[in-house]
Amino acid sequence: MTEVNKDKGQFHNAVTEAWSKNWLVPVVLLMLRQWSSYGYELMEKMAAFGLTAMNAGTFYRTLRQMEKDGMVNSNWDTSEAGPARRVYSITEAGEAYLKFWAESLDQYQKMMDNFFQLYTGQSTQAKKDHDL
Amino acid sequence: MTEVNKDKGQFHNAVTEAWSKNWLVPVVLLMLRQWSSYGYELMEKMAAFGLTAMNAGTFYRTLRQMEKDGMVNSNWDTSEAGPARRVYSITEAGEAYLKFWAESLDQYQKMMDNFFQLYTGQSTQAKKDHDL
DNA sequence: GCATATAGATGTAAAATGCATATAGATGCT
DNA sequence: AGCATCTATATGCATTTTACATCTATATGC
Repeated sequence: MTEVNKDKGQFHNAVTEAWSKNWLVPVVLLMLRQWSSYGYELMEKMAAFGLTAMNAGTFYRTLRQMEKDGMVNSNWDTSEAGPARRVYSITEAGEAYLKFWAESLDQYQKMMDNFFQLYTGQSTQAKKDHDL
Repeated sequence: MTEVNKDKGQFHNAVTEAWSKNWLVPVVLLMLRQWSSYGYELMEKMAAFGLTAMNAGTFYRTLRQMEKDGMVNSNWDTSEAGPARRVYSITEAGEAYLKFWAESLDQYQKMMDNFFQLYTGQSTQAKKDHDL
């Protein structure tokens, strides 16, 4: 991946890692809702989404945990060349979790607005309007 | 606090707790930037901000850790009636962390937009416009 | 034959966390 | 005085989470 973030200061890793951790499960579910996929490919897609913090071992274990929690199920795919792939698909419980998460974003946006109003006196809305 | 969230389903606690954890440090710093304060009072203010998930023991330990990290410093205040209070003040390093966090929100907003566009085809912007 | 890329899993130690509990000053009540 | 309660902070311990290194295994390129 890129090396450009190295100049963003001492806090960059701490902040992005905290976010990545929370977004890992919902973003994986979001990707699996579009196409079933396997760990290695999902990791690459996560990076494209902006989530790079987690190491491979923890990532694979998280996928297995999501299966234990009933959010996804998996099957081995040996039809392609190379090592076998464990292909995950989203379940109804996974869809339900994703739905709840998306609905919760509203409340989260309000928290971000509160934060920004206290920090700068500007709402994130004003900030976003500026970007448009 | 309110009990209204009990009807929001099985995922509510998991989601809000994950968020609360990430926002704990920046929101504490934000409060200390306005007025120096102590753990017990900060906990009450956090609840008003919408962050209720963490238990007291972990909260106090987090404050001590923030002091070790140089984001805040503390002094005992015995001038008031009742048990002594450890009063925290934000440091320059704490201000710097807060600044970085606030700047990172921009990038975070984009991630939320990406998420919502994939989920519903609507951006969070469109969602917010509807709320206005 | 050997290095490398792909693909996934696990052992283990360190770190974070929740829960219960401890300490202690002040207040209210009987 | 005795006791419960509120305020305020801290810690011991078990559990959970996480990172890091390592391992297995298939296939490709040289």
